[in-house]
Amino acid sequence: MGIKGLTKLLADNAPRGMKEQKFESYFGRKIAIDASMSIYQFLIVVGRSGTEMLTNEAGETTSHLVGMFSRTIRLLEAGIKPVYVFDGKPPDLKKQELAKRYSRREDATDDLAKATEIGNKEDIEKFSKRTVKVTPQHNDDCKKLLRLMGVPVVEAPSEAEAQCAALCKAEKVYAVASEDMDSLTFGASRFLRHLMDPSSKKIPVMEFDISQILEELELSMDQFIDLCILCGCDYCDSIRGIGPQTALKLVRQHGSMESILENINKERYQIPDDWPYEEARRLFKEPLVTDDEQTELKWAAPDEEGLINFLVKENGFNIDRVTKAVEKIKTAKTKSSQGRYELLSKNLLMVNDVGKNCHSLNFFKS
DNA sequence: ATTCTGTCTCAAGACGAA
DNA sequence: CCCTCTTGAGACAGAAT
DNA sequence: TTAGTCC
Repeated sequence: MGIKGLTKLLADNAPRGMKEQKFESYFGRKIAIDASMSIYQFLIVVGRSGTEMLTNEAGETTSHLVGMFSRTIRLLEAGIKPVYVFDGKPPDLKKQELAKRYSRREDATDDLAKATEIGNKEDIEKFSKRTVKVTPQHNDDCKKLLRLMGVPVVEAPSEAEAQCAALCKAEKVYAVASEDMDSLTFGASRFLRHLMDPSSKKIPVMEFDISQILEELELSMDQFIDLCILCGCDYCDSIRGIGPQTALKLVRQHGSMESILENINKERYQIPDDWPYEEARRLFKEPLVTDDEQTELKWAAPDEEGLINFLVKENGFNIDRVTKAVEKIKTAKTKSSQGRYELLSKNLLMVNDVGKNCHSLNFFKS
């Protein structure tokens, strides 16, 4: 669920922290992506009609592979270096939320059974989408595919979004691309939305800059985290009667959650019993992530033979499509290995934020 | 009369031929 | 032992100020 | 731009 209403709150109160960018301006950039979210979308939409999906000869779903394969090629061709981050075990505080989602899926499964019995096509379509879930098998398939393509895979110990943000903070990647606003709360310095939306949709990439946002809101990062908890996050309930607007007002007025809790009218606002805001805060501020300085992210050459084995022989892909794709990856790789620096100095690449970032020593690194 | 919250519903890819 | 893992936006009703 | 296919 991310943070409720945060996009609108930022659009209204910190517009300078968000700016539109062209897809092309991310040439040569390393970008961290939450894999589960992508896989989920592919399972819902790729090749689905009714309960039918794309499958291999054994009848196993391949929608996630088809989607992941073509999307990753698209990114590589644009000179973007993607890092896919996979979820580990969710934190205990999220269990409640996950239980709700589980029961919602159960409901949808029942609804689907009824619709199938009656034969209502629209309902079958609708409910079957709601029963979709990402399994460990889907994740393993995609990890294998990405490694064969030469794209780095990171396995997060816990939340993928938190791991993405950590990579960004450590300047191992330039930005986190996601549709989930949690990324900002986890402290990603740069956060991109709509990176994957095709240009035909005419939606520009929206880049969020956390330091700019904090400056404009006149909040510290700790205060921003308290703000997000008040708005409503996955880790604990929000307080009835407090939404984004009042949350911002309260944080600005009192400065911290402790002070807010001391000062607000407890008659009007009922604080839940044993409200675990401190633990939620800790999960955002110090999430469980791996931070091995040694491991360098590497974009290797694709393993053509391995890809043909996996995609064509095991999963029924068209062989021409795969061999053509391998060529695309190779040429994209030589082009982008030339790097951002050469292209910038030859004026082959136009970006509008050069001046702002040039002072950073790590400008060309990520 | 607004402003705000809570709840419910929907929609979510990508390629290439025509 | 079970099972484990995505979400934002918009419309609308109704409460609070 | 749009309807069909990808497996």
